[in-house]
Amino acid sequence: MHHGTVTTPGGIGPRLRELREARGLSLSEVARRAGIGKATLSGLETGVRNPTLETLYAVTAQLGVPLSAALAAAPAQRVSGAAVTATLLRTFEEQGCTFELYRLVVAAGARQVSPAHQAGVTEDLTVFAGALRTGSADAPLLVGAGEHASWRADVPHVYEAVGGTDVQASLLIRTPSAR
Amino acid sequence: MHHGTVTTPGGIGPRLRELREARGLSLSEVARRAGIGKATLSGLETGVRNPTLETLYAVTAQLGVPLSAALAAAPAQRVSGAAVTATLLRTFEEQGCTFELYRLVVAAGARQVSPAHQAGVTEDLTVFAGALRTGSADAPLLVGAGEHASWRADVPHVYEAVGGTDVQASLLIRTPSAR
DNA sequence: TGTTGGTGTTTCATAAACGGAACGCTCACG
DNA sequence: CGTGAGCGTTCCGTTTATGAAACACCAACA
Repeated sequence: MHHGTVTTPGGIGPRLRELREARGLSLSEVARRAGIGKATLSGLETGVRNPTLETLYAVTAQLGVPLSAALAAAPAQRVSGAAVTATLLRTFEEQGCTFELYRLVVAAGARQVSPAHQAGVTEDLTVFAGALRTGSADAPLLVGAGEHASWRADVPHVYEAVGGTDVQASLLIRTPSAR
Repeated sequence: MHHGTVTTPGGIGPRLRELREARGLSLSEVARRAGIGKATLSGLETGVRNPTLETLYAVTAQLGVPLSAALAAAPAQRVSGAAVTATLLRTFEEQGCTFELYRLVVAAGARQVSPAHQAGVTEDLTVFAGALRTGSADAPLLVGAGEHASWRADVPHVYEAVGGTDVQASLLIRTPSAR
């Protein structure tokens, strides 16, 4: 790019190396299977090269990992508030609706209120660890690990970690297409 | 690459164009903001070029979209059985556990039994549409839209869409690290 | 009907990613 | 000790992605 400093965003190279070594495969082996040069894979893993999408795909396909997983260490879009850090995992466009799947981390003991979204928006939340008080601000639900909650997001809603630990959760926001 | 045919996996180019146009931005504008050449972005969107990871990142960052979302149309790793299509959305490595987040589609009326996983594996499933009978094969649970189920996966487990429609769900598999 | 300001595409020299081959290295085996 | 097979890195000529600029096109406006 115009300023020739560090190239690859995130630690994709090291991450690929981890994935490869976790499978007990040698660099030479993966390069051969993927049909790319050893030099290419070496440079990719050590970060001295800035791989082509095609190259990256050839490698991740061989490792049996989707590209998105390999890019997991790359800076994802995050929406951080006082208490909540949301990482957009994926979006779907589905028959008139947009789904946005987030991973949520709510800091221990913290609380955050989100403003209302547009009409028709619903949120589905699953807690994997910790306990979360969440839902519409006037009638929040207590959701423990392994539990699920759902509410309409066209009113203000709240997130509050009630245990002494951070809350890990997944959040699916369903937005009807405005068009 | 060695055989110079179609390069970019999936329809990343067209997808980026959609994302850009959905935001009402011109190609020139995005190229300028992203600090890349118009020729590059043009070639990227039309699919005649095979972009560098760095280029791709510059564009997606400008569009406010994580790389993984831009790659959503790319062929993700799928595990298909008789009834279930599972798309790996993302993996986390978290304090001694590996989390794998899948999107599940269970064909209407179909049924599939999965063999037992290793000891300690748990599965958390959230249904977004349809109704699913799932869980351990001898004691399955009925899970409707918006509901959640959780079970230990070290015994055989079953997936069965009971309504007349396909079931859309998310599945989180938690695997304690063997090391 | 210029002319200006925008669009997206194409041309082109340069820079860089590419694969093949050579390198140095470690380890297993005779 | 060889020495052969594997490893990951480095060298190097070829391929190709890159950005600046020129291009054709369109709409607004004097």
